[in-house]
Amino acid sequence: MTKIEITSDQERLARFAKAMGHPTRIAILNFLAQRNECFFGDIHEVLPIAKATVSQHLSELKDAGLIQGTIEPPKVKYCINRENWNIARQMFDDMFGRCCPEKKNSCCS
Amino acid sequence: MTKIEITSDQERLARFAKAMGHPTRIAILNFLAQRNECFFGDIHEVLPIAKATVSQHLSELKDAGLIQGTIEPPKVKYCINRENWNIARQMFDDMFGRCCPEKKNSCCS
DNA sequence: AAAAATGTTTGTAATTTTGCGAACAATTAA
DNA sequence: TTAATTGTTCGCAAAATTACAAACATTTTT
Repeated sequence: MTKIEITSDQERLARFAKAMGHPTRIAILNFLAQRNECFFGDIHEVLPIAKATVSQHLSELKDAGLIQGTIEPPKVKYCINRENWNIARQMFDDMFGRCCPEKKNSCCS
Repeated sequence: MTKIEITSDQERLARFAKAMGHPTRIAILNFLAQRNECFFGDIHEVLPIAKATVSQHLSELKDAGLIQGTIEPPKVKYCINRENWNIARQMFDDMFGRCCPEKKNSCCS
């Protein structure tokens, strides 16, 4: 009867997850995680989609806080946002750690 | 010029992430992770949304493989899908580990 | 058999997401 | 100044998501 309320942490984790919820965006994150600096063109060059679409995906990752962009005229440099990256990592880790620890079966059938 | 192609692993990770990309579904996963067994009613009882909507969210989590449901007439028991849960955990871990390891700053500005 | 309990499915509406081409803005090169 | 380069933004269309009430199907209880 007592409703739980969704916490801001749960909303934040969902936000990170949602941003990661598209194959292209996972590919972009992997790509960025592999190099120190990276311009829009480098990313676009490597993806089989229109630049407008790439730009959109980058915006979503940026809005979610997973990456950051810096204007370096006439280019734009993108990179992982370390701070939020680690926060996200920690949140996912906590989430997954709440069930099914290493060798045990503390929940689930 | 050489386009990368999105791997099936990237698609799988994105699938997991997408399923986790909604506050209500994060709440459901947390709820399930806290107990051994759990019926639909227990979940619905605790969420402030219509049962049809709860059912939909559960379907998405199930289709993504993160949970599983068992019919126990006239109830339905849900629980975390341990096997896929651990696969997802590992995939997220690998992903996050590709950048910004512990104390170092191997990528990013 | 009829009524109650438990969830799923269907139908609908509003919103969001995804993707693209074309138009734009800003800086750099000719 | 003009043309080229680099990305973002706009406008549009198709598809997917989110949410709910109502209708259903199943099993259990009366």
